[in-house]
Amino acid sequence: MREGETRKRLLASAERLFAEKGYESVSVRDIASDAGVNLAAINYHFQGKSNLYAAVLERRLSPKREKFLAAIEKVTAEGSGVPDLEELIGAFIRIHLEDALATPDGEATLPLIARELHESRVGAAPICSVLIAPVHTALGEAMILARPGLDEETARWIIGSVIGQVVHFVMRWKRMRAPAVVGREGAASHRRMFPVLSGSLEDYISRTVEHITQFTVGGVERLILRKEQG
Amino acid sequence: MREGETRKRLLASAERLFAEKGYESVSVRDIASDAGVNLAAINYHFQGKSNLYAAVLERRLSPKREKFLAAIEKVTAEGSGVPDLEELIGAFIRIHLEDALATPDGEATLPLIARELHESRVGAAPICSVLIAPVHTALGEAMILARPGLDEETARWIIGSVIGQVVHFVMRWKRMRAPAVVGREGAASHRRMFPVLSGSLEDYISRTVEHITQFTVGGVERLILRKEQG
DNA sequence: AATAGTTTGAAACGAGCGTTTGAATCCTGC
DNA sequence: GCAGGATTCAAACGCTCGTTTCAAACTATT
Repeated sequence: MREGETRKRLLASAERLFAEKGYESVSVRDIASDAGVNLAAINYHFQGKSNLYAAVLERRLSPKREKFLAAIEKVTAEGSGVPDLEELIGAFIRIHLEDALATPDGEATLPLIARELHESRVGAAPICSVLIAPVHTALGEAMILARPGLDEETARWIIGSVIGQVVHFVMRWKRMRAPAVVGREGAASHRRMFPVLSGSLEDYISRTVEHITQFTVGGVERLILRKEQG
Repeated sequence: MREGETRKRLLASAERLFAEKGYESVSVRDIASDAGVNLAAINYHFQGKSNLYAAVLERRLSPKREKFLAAIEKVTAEGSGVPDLEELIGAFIRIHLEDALATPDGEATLPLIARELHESRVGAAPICSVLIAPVHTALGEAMILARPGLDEETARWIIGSVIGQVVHFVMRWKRMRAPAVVGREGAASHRRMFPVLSGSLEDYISRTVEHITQFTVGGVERLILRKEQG
């Protein structure tokens, strides 16, 4: 096998399986057999399951952060230092959705992060310090440039609202498209309630980006208005 | 031990542990020892771990649904058939947060549901049919009564946005207050970014309800405006 | 108090887990 | 082409998992 091939295949299989089923539900045997490598390779290359998990996670954090920071800077530059709020939020949301749903390399990252922040496991700390803190700080500052009526704390609340929506709509798509372990009828009823889930991924992404963006801009405007009126 | 006592203690312990650590991370021995009952009692009373889990979940679904439906009806009745949008959304969000954070009996339910909908396990189907579908339908209809400019599909998107925010802010509090398995420094940096997390639960709930409500009303107004303008 | 039915107890079962071992194999530099 | 470190392999280790077993203890009825 080629140089580093085993390592790469382990990372890829582990990433996919961990994202689909969660850390505890995936055994090292599952990963090794999915990757087509020997069981002992995991401990040889990563010194254990938990280190493999950490490696899977950390590999994606910095690139993801750079994507966001670049986009925020770009929108700010386009507006000559005063970003357009709708474009700013739209770009942030679009990167999230495309990265989470349409980018092979990033597809597993958001589920992993969401799980990591909902349970308390190793990995939450690097996620916060490497990815969330820098990106949210930059986005908050850009939002205040776009709407000087905003203060730092309100900006953080708003970002929380955006993230919550993004995670919700990303996971909704993934759940609907996942090879259902059980409960097909749940998926069917869900599809009935949400027809766009039956369409193409591109449609879903653009409709979702549009919805969250407009919803968020509306929310921001109202929060500013209420602040100004006391 | 009193009649039905063992059963009750198992349900209570299992609910708490499953919500904290997830299904796979909790062993039947953990549950039995936490409940102070014999290991075999789980299989005697519930015929296995998975049935215990299902019982834990289903016990909470109907009461939770009734709470929501009653609140929606109450707001609608107060407005003589035309609910006030802000009150409607505020009530929906407040029930969610109080139930998830301040009600001993319901505290574990939202984490369980959130996990259930993010992974695909048994239990997603009853959650959808017993809880989500009826409540969301009723809420959507009430929202359209409050704002006739809304259509059914837009209402569903909006409800998705609300749920996403609610789950995000509930889990954020729980994560911060949880006995951290690991990564205290992650919590510390999070607290620095989000000072309200250091305050009292009551403060957090009312601030969060206020934020999500105003944010959502702003979002709804903007979506209606854009629809009317084409 | 005796009995039948229900519930609890301690111990064990087989299966699967993460990890370790040590020999076999591959690859690189001489 | 051979020596030596890097990698892969099959097998096994010790442990924990969910579940089963069956005798002991309890409860309610007669």
